Amino acid sequence: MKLATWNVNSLKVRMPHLLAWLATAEVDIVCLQETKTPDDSFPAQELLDAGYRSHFAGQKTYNGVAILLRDGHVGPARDLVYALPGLEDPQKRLIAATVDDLRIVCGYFPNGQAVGSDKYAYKLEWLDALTQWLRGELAESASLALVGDFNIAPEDRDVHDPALWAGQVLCSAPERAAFRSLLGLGLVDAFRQFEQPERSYTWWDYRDLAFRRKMGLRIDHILLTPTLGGTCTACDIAVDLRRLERPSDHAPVVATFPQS
DNA sequence: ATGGCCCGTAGAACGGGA
Repeated sequence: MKLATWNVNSLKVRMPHLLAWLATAEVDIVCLQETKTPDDSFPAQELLDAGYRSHFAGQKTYNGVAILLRDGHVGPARDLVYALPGLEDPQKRLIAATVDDLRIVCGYFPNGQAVGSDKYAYKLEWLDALTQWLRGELAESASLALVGDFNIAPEDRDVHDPALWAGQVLCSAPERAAFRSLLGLGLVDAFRQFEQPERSYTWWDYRDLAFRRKMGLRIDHILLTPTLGGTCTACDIAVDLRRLERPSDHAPVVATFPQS
């Protein structure tokens, strides 16, 4: 069983890449962020034709999240949640579902723009609401995966130039503390359970040849409850998708498990 | 060097991203 998360930066633009990837990657659960697609124009039929059932919470222009389920490989989605409970928020940044025995939470965490800005305050509020809500979810689910674009680089080794980014948004102490609070709920960072190449990142700026120069950040994550983490056999970044023509600025993260 | 690039909404630049 493979579980993936990918910030597509516009589903409409990235559909060819997504469909080509789904055709070969054999991913069973795919969590998407920044679909930028209203629900009434979500390409559900096209994805169904490709073998995936869709659940989504979208809006025009900004944000938007989705969960794709590989038909015939994983069961139907239950107990769907389309917004972060406990927060009045018109922005579509969270979708959750239970599939077979797995609770899946897919989030597009706020970017925060700049430390000290209104958007930064909103990011910290959002993180706090998520943490509080997850406490209850974890009490009910032994197997839970929190995945998505966290917009947080948890440690300096997740940053191409820690000195340049020190204290900046995505790397600031309060954001990293919020990330550790999520781990403190009883979650493990699937990626760090395994030996990984140096300079492993999931996002690279479109500008400045950042990808070619390996100037990136690791801000997309898969966090797992401990037992689930114990069964995970690999966690990798699908860097090849960042090499394509007209790519997303993010690459997918994929966690592998024994047969479900 | 505080921008470079990309996306959506526009139907020209601009906000937002990270």
